[in-house]
Amino acid sequence: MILIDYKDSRPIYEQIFDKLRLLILNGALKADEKMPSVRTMAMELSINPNTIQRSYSELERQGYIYTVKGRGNFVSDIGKLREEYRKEIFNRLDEVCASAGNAGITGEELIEHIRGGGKQ
Amino acid sequence: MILIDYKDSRPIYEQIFDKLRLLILNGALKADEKMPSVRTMAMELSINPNTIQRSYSELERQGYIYTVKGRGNFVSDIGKLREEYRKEIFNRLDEVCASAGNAGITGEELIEHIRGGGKQ
DNA sequence: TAAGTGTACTAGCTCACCTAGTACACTTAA
DNA sequence: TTAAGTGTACTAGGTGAGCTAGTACACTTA
Repeated sequence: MILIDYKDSRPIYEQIFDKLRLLILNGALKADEKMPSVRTMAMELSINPNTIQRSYSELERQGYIYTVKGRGNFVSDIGKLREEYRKEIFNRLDEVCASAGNAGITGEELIEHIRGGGKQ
Repeated sequence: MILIDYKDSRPIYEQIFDKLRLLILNGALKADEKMPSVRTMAMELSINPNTIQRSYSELERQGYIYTVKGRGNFVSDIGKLREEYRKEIFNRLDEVCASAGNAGITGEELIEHIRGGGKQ
């Protein structure tokens, strides 16, 4: 379900957060579906339950999941969050455009790259 | 010349590296121009000389500047490096495209954003 | 000779990240 | 009722990155 990249400089809890968020956003995890328990996922990934807990806390804080004490964590019914994520993507795109501009790369070149061989 | 953003989670030496590299790439610092000395820049930015040294070392390692002991650091005559940087930009663009795809955003939407209000 | 330069150390501090362990309230199923 | 599984909240400690402080030395230039 999830793979940790120890060569990645980003912290583990953040990697897990990102991957779970993506699974929720693209529908692989559906609304009201039960998430793996903190302890279960910690066992599977061979890391500390506290680290998973931290990922889950952030997912809950941002509204991607909700918690029922004693039962578990469940996927939220997303809505506005999709729009939030879209904004995040476009912000990242803006940053790339800005860097490109400083390097003398035109918008048309970026567009050509997207149309051409760019991974999509 | 340079401003450190302490709200930025990225390390200081990396911020300085990025900004100096950009000044070199866009021609604000020209070939064979003398860079500020390690100690001078450390004074100006009120940080430790070792931190500047680390930025300079990385700039030299990647070929953006060259060092003459006892005299100082000087801007290299770039060439291949511009192409390297272009690749880096396009790689970042590819990552955005990949994230966009996972979120259901099409390439055309990204293009529209670049053409429209995207910062350039 | 003195000032300025890069460079290379050692030492220590702080903080983020992660692990280990314990404890407690809750829910569910046997 | 009981046992197992759940989230949650602690404390304690290890590790490493990042940064500072200080010192030292070889080099260049005025």
